[in-house]
Amino acid sequence: MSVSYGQFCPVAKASEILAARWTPLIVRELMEGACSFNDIRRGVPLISRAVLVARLRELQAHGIVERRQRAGGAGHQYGLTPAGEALRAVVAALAQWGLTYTQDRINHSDLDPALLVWGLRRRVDMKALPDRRIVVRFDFSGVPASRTKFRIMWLILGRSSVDVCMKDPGFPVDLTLRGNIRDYVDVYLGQVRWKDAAGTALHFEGDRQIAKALPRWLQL
Amino acid sequence: MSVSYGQFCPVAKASEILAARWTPLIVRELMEGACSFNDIRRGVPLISRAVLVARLRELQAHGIVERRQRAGGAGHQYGLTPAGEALRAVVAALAQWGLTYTQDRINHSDLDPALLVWGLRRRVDMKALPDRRIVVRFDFSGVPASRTKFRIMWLILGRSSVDVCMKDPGFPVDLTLRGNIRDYVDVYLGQVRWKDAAGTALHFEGDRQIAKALPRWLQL
DNA sequence: CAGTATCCGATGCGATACTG
DNA sequence: CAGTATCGCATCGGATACTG
Repeated sequence: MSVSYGQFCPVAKASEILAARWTPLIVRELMEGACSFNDIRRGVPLISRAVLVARLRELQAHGIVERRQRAGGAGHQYGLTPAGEALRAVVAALAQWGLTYTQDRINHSDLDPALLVWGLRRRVDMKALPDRRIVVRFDFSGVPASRTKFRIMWLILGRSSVDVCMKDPGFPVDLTLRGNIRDYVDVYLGQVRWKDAAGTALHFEGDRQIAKALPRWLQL
Repeated sequence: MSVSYGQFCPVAKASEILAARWTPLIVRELMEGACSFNDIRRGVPLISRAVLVARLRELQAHGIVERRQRAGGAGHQYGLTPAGEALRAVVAALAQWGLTYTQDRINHSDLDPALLVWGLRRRVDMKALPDRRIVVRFDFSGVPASRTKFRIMWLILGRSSVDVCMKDPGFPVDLTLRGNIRDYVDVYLGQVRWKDAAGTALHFEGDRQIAKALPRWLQL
């Protein structure tokens, strides 16, 4: 990268940094709480290691990201500087626009179940959860071929933590959700109401009480 | 271009379109009122024709820009669709952030006098102008070598129109402004107040009444 | 885990020339 | 004026392998 537009205009100067492949997604991940190298990669799975390193260095050089030695000795910790935090307004504007105008441009290959379930995980309202562990199993159809290994996933809602599993964690499943991933994405993005899709596009098997409570827990 | 991040996230989908080299600047120009191919090039002088065509086609394909046959027969007219207009929020956020956090990253080579004077032109408050034509001549120092042909420029403030000239228009000059272009840019961007720089960094020769009224006319 | 190093292919893009 | 066409280089970035 390291592009110059030869303009003093603030839009141009900001774009020199931000209008680069992958960069907005990395910033988004840091805003969503990712703080390690692999946290970021989890949220941006298709980026290569080398490019992620390069982008993080650029963002550091521009005073948006800072890297600290992690206390435990191993690895580093990434975080946003005040200038990076100030980008929330930009990312929010981008998200708002994207939500309104890019819905019909979601390709089949964009429907990554892992990103969906990790997104759901972020939304969990811990305070709304009951006092016992709840295990939700997702079984998606319509998953792109490159992501079939995430066709089935588990969301473990615990009192102290919420975990996502790609392999059967062994706990008894309270509720299994089935349906086309596109329909789940539509609900996740707020384009379709949970109650309008539940029972038709989205199918549940298991505890009906939990099925009823789920949209509250996931703040859908 | 035509990149996919493989994510349904609205930030990702918006970035697929907007986080491309030159694209935010083209959108900015359209927002600032540019409507012909060369209007846009004037505001983004370093872009090549071929790339500008390519970007405009991409923006059309994404429903942000529309191209119409111009009435007069010759050429086309570019404009923003409603989806393009909705990008004002994104560009404004970018500008606001850039103004706050990229000031110290303005390079010498970013100080293009033509962009500065065209920017001033846009700001002119036509209603505040007096009833006669005013000719202001700019004579900048510190201009990057590649832009020396714009070292001296004229701004013609007329009742019905405001024009920028690169060559002496022949009219008698009411006021000549001299000084380092960087200082003028600082005032233009609002980082330094006109009244704090006037007389020190910025020098005036000519009608003192006009010098006094100028910041009002240019809304500085 | 969190990178680094190397390679090579794709393509983005600038330069130049041409056109209705 | 508003592009189109072609070319060739530079660099971006993906794949793979290696490392403390």
